[in-house]
Amino acid sequence: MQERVFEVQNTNIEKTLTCGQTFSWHRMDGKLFEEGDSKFYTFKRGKPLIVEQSGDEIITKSELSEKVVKKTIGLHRDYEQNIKYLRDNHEKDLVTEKHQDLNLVKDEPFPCLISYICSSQMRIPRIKRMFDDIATTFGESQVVEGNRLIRFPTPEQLAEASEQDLRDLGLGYRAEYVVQTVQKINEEGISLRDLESLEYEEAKRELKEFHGVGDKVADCVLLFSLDFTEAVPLDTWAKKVVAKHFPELEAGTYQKTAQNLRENLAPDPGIAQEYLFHAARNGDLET
DNA sequence: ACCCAGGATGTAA
DNA sequence: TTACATCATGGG
Repeated sequence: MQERVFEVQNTNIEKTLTCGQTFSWHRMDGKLFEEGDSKFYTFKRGKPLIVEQSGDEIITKSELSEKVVKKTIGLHRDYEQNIKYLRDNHEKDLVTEKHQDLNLVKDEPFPCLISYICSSQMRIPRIKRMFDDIATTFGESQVVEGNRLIRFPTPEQLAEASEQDLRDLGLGYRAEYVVQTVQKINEEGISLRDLESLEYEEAKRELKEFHGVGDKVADCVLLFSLDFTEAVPLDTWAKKVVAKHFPELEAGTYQKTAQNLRENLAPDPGIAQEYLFHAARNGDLET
């Protein structure tokens, strides 16, 4: 595997990968949300990607192109313009100071979709546990550098899972959503990656065709795996933040409020929403 | 026992 | 269009 070193500023890889935006990453030696190895891995296009940070250096190992590696961990984006916009237009200094080291990830669309279908009415650590259990049970693990790395199943592999299998993993009523979504992908030969070439509204409409995917889940998949930084997932935290800090953008419905945020929050509304979400969750922003 | 979680769906008004 | 009950499960 090829090793690369990237010089970065205002980037915290551990925080970026453990903050709850992605469930597709793992610590090399254990569980993501527990203290442990500072090496992280995921699989992209079937290939392992290993990432480690040492101060202002990020060391990556993979057989992927440099462009793909950078996009996967969000090194290619202009965060500064969003931070500046929040500071200048919304006076959110505290948020931008404490959370400007957060990057936006770009996950594989399929694992991302399934994880966010599982996310409804769930706490983040439990979503991660479901993700890992699905990966362990139905995916093909791979030994890399002496570590057995778990890998989320492909749509074909996950087709082996029955609704009862998934209920046994604790998915509850979401098991049916996952089974039907996997069926639809396989039967219609859908490539989720192709949604990236569509306009935001159209890509979102396509995603909502999947059972168990509504406005919020669709926006998460668009933001965290398909490069749509205009997607603004309105979850319980974001709604509280809007009510408290952006009441003038609150419009009653998801559609209208999200539209207001897209037009007024920042150049990349999805990135700004990430800052606000994590500030609120960490108690750095009143709710 | 009770409440809630990075919500979505089906049904009724 | 909008309002509301329902959907599993585990952790506080």
